[in-house]
Amino acid sequence: MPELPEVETVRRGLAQRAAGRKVAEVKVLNPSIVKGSAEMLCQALPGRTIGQLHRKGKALGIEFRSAHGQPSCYLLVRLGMTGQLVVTSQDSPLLPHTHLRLAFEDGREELRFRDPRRFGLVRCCRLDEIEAIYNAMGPDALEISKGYFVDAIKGRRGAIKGWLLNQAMLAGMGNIYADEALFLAGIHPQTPAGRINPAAARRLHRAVIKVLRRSVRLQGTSFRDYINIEGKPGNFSPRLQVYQRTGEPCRKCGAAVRRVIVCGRSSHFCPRCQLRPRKVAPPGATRKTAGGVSRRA
DNA sequence: GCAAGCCTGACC
DNA sequence: GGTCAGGCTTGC
Repeated sequence: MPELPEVETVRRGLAQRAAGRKVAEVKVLNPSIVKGSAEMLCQALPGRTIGQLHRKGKALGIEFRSAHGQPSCYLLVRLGMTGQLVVTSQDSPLLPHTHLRLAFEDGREELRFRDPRRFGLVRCCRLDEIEAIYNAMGPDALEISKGYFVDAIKGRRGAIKGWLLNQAMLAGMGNIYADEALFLAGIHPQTPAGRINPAAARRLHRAVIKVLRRSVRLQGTSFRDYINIEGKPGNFSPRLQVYQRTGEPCRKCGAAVRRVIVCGRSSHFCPRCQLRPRKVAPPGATRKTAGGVSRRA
């Protein structure tokens, strides 16, 4: 599932294998994945050279430059759930669900967008349009500051899991890394965000960055569909602590990992390391969990 | 039938 | 405005 580390891996791959190459031809095999104008896409890109590669959260931005080297338009790519961008030989067999092909001028290779579930999209944008899309998102999860994080969850009544997945608050977290970060921080996914005390919030901030950095280093997590630009899977899957490990022993304490639905998303957690918040602290209660969340060793 | 990300829209 | 449910899609 492409989340921030997977998109970052694709971005780096494209920077190596696609930047500086001129597009000769665009073929849209399935117009339904093109948002906005498909004509603009087909007319604007041929003859342009791929420039810088941006990423914000899970969104990938491919810059296209005119013959004079000026950035002229951008291709925004969202991989959705099963989207893949691959640089491959133009005569390699076309896999099913290939929706877009950008043939390079050398006549040998091309960039393909493939997405079986079609939750992904591509969109040809002007600079102001792609900036508006970036600006609608919260800060990138890899660059989020401790101050922003601690302040932004204050007063939120919804579950912290939902807050982590809200791209307008924090850009780049998906279901896998949200579960992993909550486990690392020892916080139950159903904890109301505003009830997380400052110490636990700082722990969660560190956990978010730690889990994402580690996954970027290992080129992401592959479940079914995610592959990098060369068609290879990521290496983070064996490092997962709770995600998709329902019933298996917690790697820290041995308790069976549980699954609950939070904000409509399956959420995996250790019932011993991530204590469920108590609704109301009874009078006279002196346990450390009162009014917030505490971590168990 | 379930899972995912993201958009839309309903509700308070 | 914050919060959450629903719908899209298809392979398992």
